[in-house]
Amino acid sequence: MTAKRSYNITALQRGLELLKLFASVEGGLSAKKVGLLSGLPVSTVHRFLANLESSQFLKSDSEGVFHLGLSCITLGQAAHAQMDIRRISFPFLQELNQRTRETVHLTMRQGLTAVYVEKLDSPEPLRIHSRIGSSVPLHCTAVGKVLLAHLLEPELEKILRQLELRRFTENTVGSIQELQTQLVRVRRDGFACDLEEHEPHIRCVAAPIWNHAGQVNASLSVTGPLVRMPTTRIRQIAPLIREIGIRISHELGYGKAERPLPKRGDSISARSKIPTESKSRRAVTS
Amino acid sequence: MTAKRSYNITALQRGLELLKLFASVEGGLSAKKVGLLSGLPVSTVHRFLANLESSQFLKSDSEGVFHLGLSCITLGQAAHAQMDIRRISFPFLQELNQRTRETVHLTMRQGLTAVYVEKLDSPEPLRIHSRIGSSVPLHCTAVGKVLLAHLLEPELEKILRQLELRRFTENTVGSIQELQTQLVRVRRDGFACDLEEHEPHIRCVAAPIWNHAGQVNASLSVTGPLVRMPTTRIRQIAPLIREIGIRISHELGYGKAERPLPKRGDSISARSKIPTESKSRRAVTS
DNA sequence: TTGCCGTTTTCATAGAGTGAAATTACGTTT
DNA sequence: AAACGTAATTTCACTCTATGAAAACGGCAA
Repeated sequence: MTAKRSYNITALQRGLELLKLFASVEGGLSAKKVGLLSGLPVSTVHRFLANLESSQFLKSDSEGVFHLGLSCITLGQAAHAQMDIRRISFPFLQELNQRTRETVHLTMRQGLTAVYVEKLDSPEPLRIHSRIGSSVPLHCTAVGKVLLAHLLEPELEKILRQLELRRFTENTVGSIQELQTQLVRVRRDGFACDLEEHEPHIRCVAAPIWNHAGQVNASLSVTGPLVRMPTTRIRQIAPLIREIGIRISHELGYGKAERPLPKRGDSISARSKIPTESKSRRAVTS
Repeated sequence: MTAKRSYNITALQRGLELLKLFASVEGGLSAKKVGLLSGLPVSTVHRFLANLESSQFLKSDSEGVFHLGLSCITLGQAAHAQMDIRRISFPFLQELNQRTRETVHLTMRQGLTAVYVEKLDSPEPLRIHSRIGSSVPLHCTAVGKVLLAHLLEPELEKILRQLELRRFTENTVGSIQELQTQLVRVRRDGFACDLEEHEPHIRCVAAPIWNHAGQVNASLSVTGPLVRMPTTRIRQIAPLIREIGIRISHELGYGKAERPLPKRGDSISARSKIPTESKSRRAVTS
């Protein structure tokens, strides 16, 4: 169903799938378990494990249990270091961190989740636990809603169809309808909130970051415990975070080129350059 | 080629190779450049890039330049978090860091290089620059020499044959002969030094970490600027770092079961020279 | 010993991946 | 505008690769 040709290289896809499998479990896996979890025949699994090990993406201990290997660390490090949105955002995140004294996150979408790409802890003793590289759902986090809200229409539809709105707290959004209403508001206001929708006692505010092509691939957020985040404070933080989002966007080249920059919400129709999007760029009202 | 059967899954190997290629350059690559650097035909490259992108290991920007993607970050993070030698070593590294007030590293071998797996900065204003995930040569670093010194004979031979002894400074070891002499000394003394052999003005001391099977897969080191690392200080640090290496080793199960695992003498001899564990298990010094 | 269970290897075969070449897209020059 | 050049993308017939059922192996326990 992927619009594209059957460009698939099964062997490669399987290998990468296995790596992701290993990333998702604690404490490694035996060949047997890999077979079970992946649904592949043991012999095939065995061959893959041998291959992944020879390139150091996996490492087997003396009990025959495989773990992620050093190449993964090297690769992750390189990816992290190269990600220039991160490098560029960093000083701004620091500023936001100092001015709010709360945990700040830089996030990007990966499929149906949002991944923390950078993080700065609150200086306060009461802190939020999170980790760079870990991922959170889109429908009940501030960063997630920002990312959703600025997707192009066709993409958004596809994603919404796939999302399962797991309820984490009693505040978690319950229906696509409701979510879409929120997204309209997010686009209009230029920021999104998470009011204990993902974790109890945790509230967040997030704003979009536009890249040079006018797309929103990243968002930044301020996260704090309920006690420090009453509505009044959120109202103070919102404009700040939105502004910093815009400043990062400019740094990334947003609005550099000859065309005007749409101030809020809607991502700019990435002119004829990007072929895939045909007509719709209008806001997703309803 | 590996001694093993031709278990090779070319498609997978190529894909992983490409990922490593991307990890080794700054600022992404176009399909063309990938073709050039990898020696693969463009059409093949294209197919691979499409596959890697669909699984988020790569990401292409609007200019058609590919970069490492979010999956790499997720994977790297997972690998880092799972690596239990790192988790176990951490408190010991902290202790070493506090007691020496210098940068400490935890390192593992990856092929012909040593990879930083964990790092703690010196509290002093004059610091060493390094990054988790990056790699350094084996022949001219303290950590590298430790890892080499405790390889099993056949493996060591293979590696030595492959090493090219690039000279980084005028102190860099110039011949395999000389290197082997050093390795003997490293095995005998239980630590290795790097006296400005890799970077000018930088000196290191490193000691081995044994795993439960009695193998040395990791080493830890103290690194400092020449001005703070006169020979007398190195002589002070050496026993300390060696002892901490041994304590980590015990934590990893080294010497638990009587598992002799016969090996060409070398690392056995190392075992016999382990000084009796000092009384203070968690000593914190002023 | 025998049986069990997981790992490792084998091997005939299907079909997946290949890459030269054609096509398309885009930017630059004439 | 047209012609050119470069790079991205797609095609397609062929080959060799990856596949996975099955068998062999190895360790462990009863």
